[in-house]
Amino acid sequence: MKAVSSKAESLLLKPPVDAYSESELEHRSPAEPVALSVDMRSSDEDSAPGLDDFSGLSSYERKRLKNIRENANFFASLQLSESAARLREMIKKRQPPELKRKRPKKKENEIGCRRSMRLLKVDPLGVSLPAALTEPTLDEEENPLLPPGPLEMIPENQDDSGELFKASLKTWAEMSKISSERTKKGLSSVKSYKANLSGMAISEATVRKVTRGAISSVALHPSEVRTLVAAGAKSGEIGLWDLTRQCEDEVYVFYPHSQPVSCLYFSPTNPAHLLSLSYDGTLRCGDFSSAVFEEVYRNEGSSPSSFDFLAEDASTLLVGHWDGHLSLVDRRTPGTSYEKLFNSSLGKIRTVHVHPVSRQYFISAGLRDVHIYDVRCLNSRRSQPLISLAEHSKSIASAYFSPVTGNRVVTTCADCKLRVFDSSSISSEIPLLTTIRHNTITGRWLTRFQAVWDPKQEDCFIVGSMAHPRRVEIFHETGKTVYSLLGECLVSVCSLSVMHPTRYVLAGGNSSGRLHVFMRQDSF
DNA sequence: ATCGAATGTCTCC
DNA sequence: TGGAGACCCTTCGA
Repeated sequence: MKAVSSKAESLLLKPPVDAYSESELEHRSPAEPVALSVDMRSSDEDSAPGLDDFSGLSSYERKRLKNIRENANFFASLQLSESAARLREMIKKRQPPELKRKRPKKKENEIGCRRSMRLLKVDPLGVSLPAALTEPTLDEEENPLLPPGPLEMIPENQDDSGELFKASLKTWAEMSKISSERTKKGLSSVKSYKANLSGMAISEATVRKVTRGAISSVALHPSEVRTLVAAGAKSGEIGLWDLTRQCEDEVYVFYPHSQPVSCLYFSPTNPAHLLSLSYDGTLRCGDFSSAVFEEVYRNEGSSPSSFDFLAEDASTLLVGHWDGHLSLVDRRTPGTSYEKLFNSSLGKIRTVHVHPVSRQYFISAGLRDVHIYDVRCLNSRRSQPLISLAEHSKSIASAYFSPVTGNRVVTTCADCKLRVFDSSSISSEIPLLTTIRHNTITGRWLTRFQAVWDPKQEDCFIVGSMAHPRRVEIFHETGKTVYSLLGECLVSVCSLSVMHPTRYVLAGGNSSGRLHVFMRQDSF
């Protein structure tokens, strides 16, 4: 059905070439296919001459008109206009023009109105609309596809009974129970680190398309024995790829969100939980043991862009939103209970990250600013940041504390610079230590780069690159390139990458839904 | 303030 | 086989 529709769409745009003779093709003006699609709708009552009226025309014209009419009949018999209309409806529903609606929403916020006039059932001109007209569109706008509450974890790409998937789920739930008690070293010598990195390789077997849309978030399961990668996509999909399972069906695709999945983490306390945040306003927890995407948080009014675990036990979460406000989510209270902390007038929040040691501190990166806040000092009206990290001249893609001590911050900025700050003393000043020139102009189609620390190497971070041949770069905090991961199988820009917390496994996602995994041969 | 161009990769024909 | 079009909604510069 889907294939037929898309075929129909392409036919609409481009009439079949074989309907014309070769000589006609040469004379045909580019505008004619358009005219044809108009003819098709009203072939009976339009003013085009019938076959009988062809007497005054050249044989070429006659043949041409005959072809047009035959084509029109052919198209009419296919009922293409109906199919196309249905198709357009489907596309509209699948990917609602949310983002076009965003701009007017900004203005609504300025006047203190969080909801559109349509949602308030008020006509823009001030005339109230009949309820019958506004009711059906309400649900559409609230959430085009997904109902609130838990969603079953059913792969979209599996045709069989799902036995294979059930087996995978069981494995993932089991392996999540085995705690990885390997002592956190945090810092090995750069030399031995480099040696370990050089053992990492990519192969055809470790590159796989896992989502339809561009990857907007990546997460690696912390298991020491199996390699499980999760990718969130702009289309709202989540792809799960188990590289340890050596069979054809090792990729599973889910639709827990209707808009881009902006942030994705396995729970640090229970890695059988995959938490996903989306612009659709929801934060969900995919649970391998119950095979459900629970709804942890919902706020349809804003686009949540990033979250982090506030408490070490993952019971409370900090959620940053595009419009600049922050929410505190307590997972122990059921339903959607949350507290809106404050509304920053300073603009959008792209990432939030909690300090790994002093968990009352968190860093937010926005369009213009990078701020460190104390969560205890936040109030519902206006909260002043403790410190601002200056120097950034363009929009900031991310800011992260170093993984073990939090003594460093790495930021990725659109001004083509990666910056490392010294955050060892938060109460006073955050001096800039290093500036690294790095092409961050990914353009319109590619997900922006975000430099992230290697969780097992306190002084090194990972970032995608535009350089040829395509690579993922690992920098030391001093700005030196420690290593570049490349290989024949990496032929596109890996915008987002994550490193495994204990093993030498790195997963990078690109903007066409492909995951690229670098790993040591003994690491499979 | 507003608007158009540009960026890379994949898929389809 | 290669080239057009889709993707997407940012950023810069006119």
